[in-house]
Amino acid sequence: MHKVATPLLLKKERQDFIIKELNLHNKVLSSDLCSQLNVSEDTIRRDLNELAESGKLVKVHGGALSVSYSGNSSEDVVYAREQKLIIAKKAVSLIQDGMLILTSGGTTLREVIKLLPKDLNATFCTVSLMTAEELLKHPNIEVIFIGGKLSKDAKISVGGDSILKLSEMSFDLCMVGTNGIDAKFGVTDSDLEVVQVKKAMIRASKKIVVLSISEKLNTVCRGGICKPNEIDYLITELDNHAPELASYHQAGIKLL
Amino acid sequence: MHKVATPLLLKKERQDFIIKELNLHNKVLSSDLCSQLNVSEDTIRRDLNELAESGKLVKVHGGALSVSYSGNSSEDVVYAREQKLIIAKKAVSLIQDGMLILTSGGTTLREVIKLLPKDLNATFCTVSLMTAEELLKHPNIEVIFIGGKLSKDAKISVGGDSILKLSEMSFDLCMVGTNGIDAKFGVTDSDLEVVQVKKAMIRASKKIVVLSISEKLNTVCRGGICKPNEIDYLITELDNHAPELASYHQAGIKLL
DNA sequence: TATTGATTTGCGGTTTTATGCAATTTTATA
DNA sequence: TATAAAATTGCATAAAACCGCAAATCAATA
Repeated sequence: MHKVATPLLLKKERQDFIIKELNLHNKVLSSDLCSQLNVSEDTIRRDLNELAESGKLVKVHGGALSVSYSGNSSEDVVYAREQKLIIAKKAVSLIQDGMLILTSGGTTLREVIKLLPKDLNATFCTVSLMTAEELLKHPNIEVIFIGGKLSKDAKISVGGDSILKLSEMSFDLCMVGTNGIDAKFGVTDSDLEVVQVKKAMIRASKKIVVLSISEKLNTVCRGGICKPNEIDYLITELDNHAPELASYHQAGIKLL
Repeated sequence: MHKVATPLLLKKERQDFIIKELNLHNKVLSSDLCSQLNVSEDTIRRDLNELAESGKLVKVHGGALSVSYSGNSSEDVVYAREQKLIIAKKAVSLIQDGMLILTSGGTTLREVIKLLPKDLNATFCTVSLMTAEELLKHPNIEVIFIGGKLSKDAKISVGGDSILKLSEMSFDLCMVGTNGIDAKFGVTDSDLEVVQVKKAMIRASKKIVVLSISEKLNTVCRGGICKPNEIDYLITELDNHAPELASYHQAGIKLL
């Protein structure tokens, strides 16, 4: 005759909590969870099993790790590559011979660079090591790197030097990947050093193109980069009649 | 009756840490690992065994080596790696905490960066994408990239902007790899854009260290970078009494 | 409303895993 | 070849995972 106490939280809430913890710390211990959530080890274990089943985390003895973290070993796989390829194709259509284009970093931008036509004659400017390396593979593209202190995480130039340099230049087009994009708050990022640089990038460019997989739509991070009315184009993998994009269209952003 | 202390990290985290160390330094010592991770030698050894089992590293007496380093990987084979490693070891001995160091590109420099001690606190400045990426792997090193137009072949910043920027700075030490080095003509290179940048690098630095495998000794290229009397140290894989180096010694260059 | 069936949860017992320790063997090297 | 460091082996133990099962909860429906 077992007593089963009414849980304080529903299963879904518990699992959401676990995911949140994981996003925050990249790891959770079963023991911590069951004291925080006031449930038995078994329940936690079953939750972890379910979440692992659907690929939301990686289970290990004693707890779980976030998928992004656990995948540091062979990171040749790009997250959501399919979507990013669609985005890249659309982005390429905006680029024309003779343009002076400024680009940020990120794997989406890399896909864009990879898809650039071989005979394109243009000048690209970037703050990202990864983007620069990719650009150098194109024989007809002139590549300029905006120097400065390099950020360990984003692997882009940050700090005063980069911002100053950007302020002295003027670009036809600026392509930025995003961490957060929202119809009301615009483009945001959680890394404040990155925020400063991206703001400078946007100030330096005539046209702003924001690239984002739909998953990041309607997310807001701490640091504001630009308001919706500063964005000229928003490119996602979705069809531009998709309901998810309606609010952005209403905000005056062109969809592609 | 043995007590088993709760580990601070989960097994997977530990193993990820080992892999990361390996990517950075190409080798790990079991003794280092077990003090860094606060676990017994046995645990480390079992981790190494598992990782070796799945081909993530190569186990050797006393520690482990990264697969690429241990040889077989045809991926990034570095020409004359053995010699470059010897050079790198010597070069590292010149670097101290708090220094501001300027470095060129090249695979020799990459080996130097890989061998830098983990706890080194210094600021590195570079014009090379490859060097920059390697430097970013060191958490305690501040990395500054000198921006500018990127050269397709050398993958370093060239042109007026980079040279101007360099002229505004002052470094404790400059480490350059070379294409040609000769006791009479000094350092030379065949790429004239690269020559300009290297000249600027040398002007901006108090001490000049030239790294060169012995194969390149007594070769002269079209573009002169600096005269022998401007060189402070010459580092090759040879013993500094080797006859090949006599003429350099006579030219007043310190050997290492 | 009452019944029935599926879901969720906790508990006891069992199995597996992870780790440390001690004694012995192997390896590297001076 | 002598010696110290490292690897191996076997064992002990605590923690975690697993497996049924029963109680409680929830959902749908007769």
